[in-house]
Amino acid sequence: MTSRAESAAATRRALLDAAAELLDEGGLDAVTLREVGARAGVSRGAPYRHFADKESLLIAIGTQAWEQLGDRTHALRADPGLSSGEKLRGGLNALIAIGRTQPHLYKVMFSHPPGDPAALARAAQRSQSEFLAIVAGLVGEQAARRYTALLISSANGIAGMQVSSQLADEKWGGITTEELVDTLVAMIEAQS
Amino acid sequence: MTSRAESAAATRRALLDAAAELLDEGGLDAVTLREVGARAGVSRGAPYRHFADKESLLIAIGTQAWEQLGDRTHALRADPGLSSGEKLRGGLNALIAIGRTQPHLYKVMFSHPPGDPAALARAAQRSQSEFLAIVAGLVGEQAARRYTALLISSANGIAGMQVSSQLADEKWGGITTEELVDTLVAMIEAQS
DNA sequence: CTCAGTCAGGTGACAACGTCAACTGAAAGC
DNA sequence: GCTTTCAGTTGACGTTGTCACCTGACTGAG
Repeated sequence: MTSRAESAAATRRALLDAAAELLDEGGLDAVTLREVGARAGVSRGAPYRHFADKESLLIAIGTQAWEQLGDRTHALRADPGLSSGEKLRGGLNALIAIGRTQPHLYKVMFSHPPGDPAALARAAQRSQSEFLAIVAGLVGEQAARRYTALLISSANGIAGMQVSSQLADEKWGGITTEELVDTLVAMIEAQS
Repeated sequence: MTSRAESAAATRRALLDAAAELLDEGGLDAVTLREVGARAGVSRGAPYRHFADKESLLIAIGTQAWEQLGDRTHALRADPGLSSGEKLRGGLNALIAIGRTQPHLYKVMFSHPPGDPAALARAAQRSQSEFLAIVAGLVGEQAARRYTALLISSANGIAGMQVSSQLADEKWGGITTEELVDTLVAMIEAQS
C-alpha cells in the first residue's frame, strides 16, 4: 500500500507541519523536537531521520515560506492587469503580512543560522529576483539593483518594526505598514 | 572598604559585561547563566539576585546598547557643523554599524521578548526621537513622522539584511549599506 | 521465493541548561 | 550587641538536544 519512501515523505511533511504549527502558536521556544514528534505521531528521535538537527528543521520551514512568497510574487508579476507600482506594493505587502500574521515564522525567514543553509538562501533569492524584475521596469536596469536592494531591505525593516510592535508607538501617530510601503514606492516611482 | 551596595553594583556590571562579551563571541546560544556567572567571578545562581531571569539580562544588554546609540545620535544632532543630511547619514550608519560589528547584539536590540520590557522600549524611543527631530528640519513637522518611521524601518532592514549576509549576494552587485543609506536620504531630501 | 541489506522509527542515556528552595555569612540598622 | 537584610552558594529538579543502540518492516538480488 504505502512504500517506504512514501511513508517517509509523509512523516517528513507531518514533522514540518507540526513544527510550523508550534512555531505559530508559541514561538521558537515552543518548538521542541519532542513535541514536534508527538504532534506528528512519532517519537522524539524520529526527526533525526529527516533533519540533521533542530536548526535544519527550522531552516526547512523558513525555506518553505520563502518559496510560497516567491510563487505569489511571481503570479503578481505575471499579471498583465497590474501596473508596476501595484505589483510592487502587492509583493511588499505580502512579505510584510507574513510579519503581521506569523511573526515567529517571519523571524525564522530572516534569521541566518550558522552553516550557510544554501536552500534557504536560494529560495529567498528567487523571491527577491521577482522584485528586481519589477523595479527594472520602473527605473531601468542600471539603477534597479540599488533600488531593489533598498526596497527589500526597507520592507524587511518595516516588517521587523511591526513584529517588535515598535510601529504602534504613538510617536508615529498610528502609521500603518501600508502607508510606509506607499511612501516608499511613491519615492521610487518619482525616480523614473 | 566596599559597602554592600557598591559590591552589588560591581557584580551587576560584571555580569552585564560578561554576558555582552559572550554574546559577541558566540551568539545567543553562548550566553548561559552558568558561563556568565563564571566570567563574572560568581556562581551560577548569582545572576538571579540582579535579574529576574535570563531574558531580563538580555533586555538589559539591549537597553544599554540603545542608550549608547542615543547618546551618539544626540551628539550628532547637536553638532552645528553638520547639515541635516549629514546628521541623518551619520546616525543611520551608526545604527547599521552595530549590525555589522556586533550582529548578535543588534538582534537583541530589535528582538521584542514577551512581557513588555519597558526599559528597552524607552531607550529605543529616545534614540529614535533624535531622528525625528532631524527629519522634521528637512521635510517639516507634518510629514516628519511618516518619513522618520520609514527611515528607521529602512535602516533597521538594511542592517538586518547585512546581518544575515543577504546584501553580499552578487545579485546586488556588491552594494554597500552606505550606498543604500545615501540613496534613502537623497530621496527624502528631494521631498522637501 | 528467500535472504541479506537498508533504513525509518523507538528507546535509554547523558550532558547542559534555566530555575527554584534552602542555606550561609557578612553588612546594615536599631 | 542583636536582629534583620540580602548578595552569594549549593543541591536539586524538570526539560531539552543529541547520540548510540536496538527493532522491525520494506527492498532488491539471487
